[in-house]
Amino acid sequence: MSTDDSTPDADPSPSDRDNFIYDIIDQDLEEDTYGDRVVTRFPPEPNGYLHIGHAKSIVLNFGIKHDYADRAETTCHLRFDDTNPDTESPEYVQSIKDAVQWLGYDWEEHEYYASDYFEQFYQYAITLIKQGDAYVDSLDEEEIREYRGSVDEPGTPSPYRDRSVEENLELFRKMKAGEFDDGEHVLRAKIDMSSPHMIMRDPLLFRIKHAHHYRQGDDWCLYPMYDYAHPLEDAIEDITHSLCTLEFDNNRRVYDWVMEHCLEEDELPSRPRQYEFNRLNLDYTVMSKRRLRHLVEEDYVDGWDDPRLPTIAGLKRRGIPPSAVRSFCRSVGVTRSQSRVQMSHFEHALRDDLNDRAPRVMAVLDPLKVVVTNLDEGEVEWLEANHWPRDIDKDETREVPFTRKLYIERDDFRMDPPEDFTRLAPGREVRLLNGYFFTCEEVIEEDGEVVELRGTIDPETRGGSSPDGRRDTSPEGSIHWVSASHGVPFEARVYDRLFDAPNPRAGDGEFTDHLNPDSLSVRNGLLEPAAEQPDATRYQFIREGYYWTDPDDSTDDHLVFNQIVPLRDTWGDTDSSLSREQIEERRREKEQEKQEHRQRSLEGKTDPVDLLSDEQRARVEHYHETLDVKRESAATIAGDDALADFFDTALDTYDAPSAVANWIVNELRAELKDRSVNALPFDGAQFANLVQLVDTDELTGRGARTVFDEMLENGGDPDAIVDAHDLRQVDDTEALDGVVTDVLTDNPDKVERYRDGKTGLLGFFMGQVMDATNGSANPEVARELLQERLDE
RNA sequence: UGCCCAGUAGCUCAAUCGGCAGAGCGUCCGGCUCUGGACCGGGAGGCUGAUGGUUCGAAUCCAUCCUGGGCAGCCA
Repeated sequence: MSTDDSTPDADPSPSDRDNFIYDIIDQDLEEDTYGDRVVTRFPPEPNGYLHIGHAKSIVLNFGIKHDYADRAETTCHLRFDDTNPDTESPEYVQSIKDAVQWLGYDWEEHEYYASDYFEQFYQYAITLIKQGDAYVDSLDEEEIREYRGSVDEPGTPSPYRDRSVEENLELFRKMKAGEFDDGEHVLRAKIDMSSPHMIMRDPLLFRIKHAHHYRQGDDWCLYPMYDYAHPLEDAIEDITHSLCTLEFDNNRRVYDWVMEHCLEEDELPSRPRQYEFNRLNLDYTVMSKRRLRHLVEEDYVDGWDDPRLPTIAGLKRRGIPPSAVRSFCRSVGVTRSQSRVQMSHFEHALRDDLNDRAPRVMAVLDPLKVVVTNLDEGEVEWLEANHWPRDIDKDETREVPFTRKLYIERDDFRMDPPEDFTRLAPGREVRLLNGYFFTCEEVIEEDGEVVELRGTIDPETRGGSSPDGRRDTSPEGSIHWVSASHGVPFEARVYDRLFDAPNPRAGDGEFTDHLNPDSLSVRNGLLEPAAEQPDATRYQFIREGYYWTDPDDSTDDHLVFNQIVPLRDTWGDTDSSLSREQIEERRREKEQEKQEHRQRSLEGKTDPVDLLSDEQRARVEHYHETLDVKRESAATIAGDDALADFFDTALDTYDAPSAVANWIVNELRAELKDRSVNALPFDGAQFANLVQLVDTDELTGRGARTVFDEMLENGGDPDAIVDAHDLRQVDDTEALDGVVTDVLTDNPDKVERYRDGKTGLLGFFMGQVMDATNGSANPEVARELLQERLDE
């Protein structure tokens, strides 16, 4: 019986490799950005317990270490980001280590503490001050907030912003030496108090805190801020890919600033870079440290390892295998779009993992007595039963005692069964799994409650299979049972969602208002003797769910089993399992919503010209009226003075305003991003030459983009690039005909599918022709040829 | 209101340089002479948030808008 949890190396993963972060790493490896190093890190602050959301990050970071081990030098650091002495403690450090280890990961010797870098943070700050990039500010907390401005008002510089380097150095030294009280001074980066990005309005680098640090003691009274410390931690450890969650997106600006101002020029090309991915949001639970702590401290749950909690400790105690957590984390998707993951998704991952690892046994949770009248008292028949269903490639068996008195699940009997009920009812026959067919002949009631069923078994059906003659009359239902004399009493703890709202944080009121009062229900059941040994085996209680013994509360005298996950999705209508009508309804709602969006987006439209200054409008006028450039394009170009000048220059070389404008708006701007046109390695005249080549059909649009890429990279004369790569457009029908023939004969199956009606494949064929000709085929001619040949 | 991010099947996500819109879950149907559920097979399900533009060709590039989220800690 396998009880071990497979190691991460054994996780099947090829399909999970394709998220955007893996794409970035692939590209860095290809471009040799970091040589063959891939170094990631998991950087928790030791101020709380880890939860399933952290597991996603751990699996991502350590998963990269495993997934790239065959291609690169991979490491994943465990780094405690302990820069705030107020909240951190060694207990949390230990619990974090336990959690990472439990998940199956090994950081080897790479265990680091941000607090070990305090001296380096200090030295870098001195460098910044000397460069004039940081200053000591003596405003108090409230003033700093006021001076920062707001999202729609620029900030104002602090009166201390222009202190001399010497004064700053001296003040900063005194700050470190403990000559000031908390909050008297701070060190700030000198960036831009009027930046539209709030984060760049001179972010704080250091604050004074006379506090005891759990590792550094009282050595420091100067503590770095996250935005300053984090990039440096990454740089010190030579991290290559620094992965964090989406809410740090804004912080990346400071991250990059710190890198660029603290590191040496030659270190910059291979500096760490930050990428943000979506955090895990699981329905029907809460994930924030604050709320988890509240649940624990106010005794809503039974400690940090309460099996209803999404903490790693809770998952562990509940019996969820680490391999299941890993596969779940790999399946949820690492993207940049915020998302909520349904509980059914998580449970599916658990069942999927448990299915071929958990031996089947029978346990009755809510017992109803059954007497087999054609069996003698005291008679025990030991039946052989397989631990595994047919489709699992294992066959281990155990002996199950069959006796006159049995217990079945109360739910499996109905006095007045509905139409589709296939289990027991008066006069009905059912299969007792691994045992016999049993017919209920008598129902004994006390005070209106059914207390006992009596009936007979068909001795021909031993082992639960029917003799050939009875094949057609086999009962439809199969139920589980346990011998009354041999069954072992046990306590079953059945868990349900902790909250009854998908997002307990949403809406008014306290999140604890949404607690589900039935999140734990305790049952006193009966277990077949084969499962009695309280080891760490995870069992499937047939037709009930996966269970294991509670590691803390279960004893030889009093067995306690935790439900890991039920077999059936119990999340019902509130979750993903909507009925057809509900899905239909949802679809109608969505359609209607879309209509409303459309209406609103049409109403909200503004003329881009309205967004311009008077001067710029005059330019639009000129471009649009005189030069006949499309109004929107004219506005786009006129809205950026440098771009407009570039446009004017280009027109001096090639006077085709519409063509040049189109290229500027649609192609050049796409590449420009934050850059100004003045920073490009080519000028307006060269750009105009390129446009002319396309406009006069010397080049195809696709060929032109190849040339353009080259120009962006190295500058240069478009004509020369065209010649060097032999990109001139081919219009010659005969030459193209050969290419078309080749493409069609190379893809007979696709041709067939096209002729069967999958006309979208024309794009595929076009792509093939363009590839084959290095983008130089005249697309109109090629398309015509293809169409002609395909429609034959 | 400034800046940033995202929007693809009911849900979670894919879609390489702009070139066939796919997968898993859920749902429905069927299979498994021992699980109503696990497992296996199949079907249905799309105006890629909207409108315009660029292109032979747009989910992908450009513009404007719509919707949702993040940012104004001396937290991380």
